[in-house]
Amino acid sequence: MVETEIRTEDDFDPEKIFTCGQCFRWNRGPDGSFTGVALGHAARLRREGDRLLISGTRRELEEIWHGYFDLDRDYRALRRSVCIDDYMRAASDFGAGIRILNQDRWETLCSFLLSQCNNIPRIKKIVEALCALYGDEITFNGRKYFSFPGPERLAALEPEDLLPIRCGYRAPYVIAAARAVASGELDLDALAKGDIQTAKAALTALPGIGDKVANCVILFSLRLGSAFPVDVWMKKALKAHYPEGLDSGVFGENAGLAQQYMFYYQRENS
DNA sequence: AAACAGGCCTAAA
DNA sequence: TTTAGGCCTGTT
Repeated sequence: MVETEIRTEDDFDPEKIFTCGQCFRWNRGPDGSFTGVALGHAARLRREGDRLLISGTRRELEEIWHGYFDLDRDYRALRRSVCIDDYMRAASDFGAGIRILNQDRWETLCSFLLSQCNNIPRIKKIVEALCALYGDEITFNGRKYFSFPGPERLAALEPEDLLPIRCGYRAPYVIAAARAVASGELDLDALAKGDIQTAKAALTALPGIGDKVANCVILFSLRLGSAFPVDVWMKKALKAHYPEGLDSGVFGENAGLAQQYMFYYQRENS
């Protein structure tokens, strides 16, 4: 298999990137590598000594994965910038290597819509079932993978068409969101150019999208860095370390990254 | 068996 | 403005 080295001196830990809660489609293989599908492409990422190798040509790295892995930003510097106290220093040291992926907007919206009130194994299972049922087949390394189905594809369906993926009451939410995006009523690309308040208002106007899911979409796909998703893990972390409350504004444009460090630190240590 | 899971929605204070 | 209960489903 053709592989290309990802040359970087910066923070880049595949394990942390894929398990810090931002994505659902990368899986660890028996050899420790990660294989997944994103942006319509399948890939494998692995370490070899101190080198980082991704399947595919240099061109594919430049055109697809460079942006996806956010390689133009200096995470070591960003990491230092969120060290506002001893706790955040510990959390960010522990999470060193995390990067915020540049994910497909529709996939992110749909995935986090499915994530509500679910555990991670089941979220992943549902997402894979959705892709296998309505995505396009991709052959990679002798195996079949599936792209994430676009909004147009799902917009043409009815909630009952999602019965096989066993996502329960979330099915109508997915279909409604697909229709909103496919029709242009919800323009995710346009929202990415605006501010958080505008994006949050537009997203939460859809059924099944509340503050938490909206924040995840805003941070992980619209890439508005000051978004600060608070889920049950974050509530525990905030309660334990900032009993008087914490204004995420202290992190400025890097609040979202600070959140990732806190979330990962909390979840991996309890 | 009953409770819970990486929320959201509605009804009711 | 905050709080309780229900919601599909799978797992413990």
